[in-house]
Amino acid sequence: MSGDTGLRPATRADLSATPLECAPTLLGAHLVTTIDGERTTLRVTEVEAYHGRGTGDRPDPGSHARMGKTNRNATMWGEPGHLYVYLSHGIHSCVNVVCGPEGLAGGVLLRAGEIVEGADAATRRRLERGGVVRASVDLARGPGRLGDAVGLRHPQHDGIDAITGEPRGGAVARLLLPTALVAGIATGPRVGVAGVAGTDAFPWRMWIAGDPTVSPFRWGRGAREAAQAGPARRTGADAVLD
DNA sequence: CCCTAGATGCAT
DNA sequence: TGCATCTAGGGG
Repeated sequence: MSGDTGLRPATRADLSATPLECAPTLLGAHLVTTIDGERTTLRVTEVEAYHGRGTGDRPDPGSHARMGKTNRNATMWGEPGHLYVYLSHGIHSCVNVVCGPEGLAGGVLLRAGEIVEGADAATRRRLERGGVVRASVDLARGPGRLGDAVGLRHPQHDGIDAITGEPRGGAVARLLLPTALVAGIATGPRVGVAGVAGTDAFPWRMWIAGDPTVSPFRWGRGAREAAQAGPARRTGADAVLD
């Protein structure tokens, strides 16, 4: 079994490796946000890695960075440890931790987590944005809900520094990493990502196996096509690494 | 330009 | 399944 690992403040060096390498180290991490004096702590339970051209050993067709630098995704090219906050479907603000060296695009999407402090504030933020809260495990279950719960929004908080904790847009964010890799990390295809390369080439979703706050798997366009050609997958899980 | 599709969530 | 509603790419 896994003993409780400790936590320590993240450094830029911790996040200067490729997103795929950084992703598992972010499971169990804490993202602490303070907005209008209200503090919320998120324990990260599910992530996805996204590379840019030139990062890692192959191009990533699912990444916002795949077509090069734009106004929207510029934060992905910046220093590691900042947060890339983007608008999804014109509605949801989703949060990535920028990874890899400055000048090379990359990030790890925080897909789900457990609110371990500030559940009242997180609940209110979600309700204010038109969400519904049925159970506390659902507060940050899914990237859109997670963004609402921690209070980070596009565009005002895009690029906020989670290493120094420098305020941006009225918010402060800090990232704490586990001192050891958490046990029971499951891997599988990313959710909702279309792409000609399909599922099997990019099992870049990672989560803490069995954790109730992990978001439900949903077939993406590319994932469905790939699955039809290969073995059936119901849960999206490829493997559990201990 | 206009159309489509998207790293989503929610009601129907 | 459709909608909310913003960004970006691809095709006229």
